[in-house]
Amino acid sequence: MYSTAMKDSMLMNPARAVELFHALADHTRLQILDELKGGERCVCELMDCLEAGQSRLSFHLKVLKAAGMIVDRREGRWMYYAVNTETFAELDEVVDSFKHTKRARRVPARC
Amino acid sequence: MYSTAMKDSMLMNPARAVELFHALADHTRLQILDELKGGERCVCELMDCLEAGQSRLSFHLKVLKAAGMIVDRREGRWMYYAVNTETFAELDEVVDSFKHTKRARRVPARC
DNA sequence: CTTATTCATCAAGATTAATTGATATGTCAG
DNA sequence: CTGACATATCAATTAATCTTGATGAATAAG
Repeated sequence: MYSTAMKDSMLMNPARAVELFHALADHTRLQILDELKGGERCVCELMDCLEAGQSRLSFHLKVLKAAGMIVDRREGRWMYYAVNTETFAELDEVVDSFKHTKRARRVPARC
Repeated sequence: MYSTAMKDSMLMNPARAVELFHALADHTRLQILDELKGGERCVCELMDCLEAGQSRLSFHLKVLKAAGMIVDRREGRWMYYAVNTETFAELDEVVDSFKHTKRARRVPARC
């Protein structure tokens, strides 16, 4: 309904946009996501792959999960984490909203 | 040449990805970019629009510029800032690299 | 030359985020 | 039930980031 108007600005929900970008603005979290791109992983696998301590991974997984970028699933004592592709579609929209930039200056520009 | 392989991972240059996302992970900076989408603006216009202090804006403009997300141009005493669309194309590639996620678990997964 | 304007930079303090080690919770095996 | 294992959470520390107010540099106007 509002789709065109919405894409004009990612600031419809600026807090959400900040949350998404913040979740990605960390090397460890990008590594986690990169690894999860190959399919779901449990924490101990991630510890091996990334050579990161357990509480550190737990912290970053929590940030990613809070932002909705990953989902988890328990299987016995293991927690399996996987990328939540829906959120990446959402992210794509936010990024796209920047693509429509006017070349030069137009109207007098008072806000 | 490597284009397919490259898209498999945004971690080719993780530091760059972190820089891009970090630049976007702030409300003031998103507001600046949102405003610049309407065309270039000088700092004093941004001060009015965003109701932000001058040194604060200067700080955030510096972060955005360091990440290559905006470009500047002097005209007399005014500095005009504008979105650097090339960097948003780069960002798009990074985000796209996340889109190709395996549904489930595959191979034994040692890294 | 002097002053006002626009903007950048710097230093100090406040806030937020990340790392580490310790402890707690839940699950399974025996 | 007990012990081992996987993971989460917590508290303390350190580090990074943001905000503010003050000062400095460049430009333009008088």
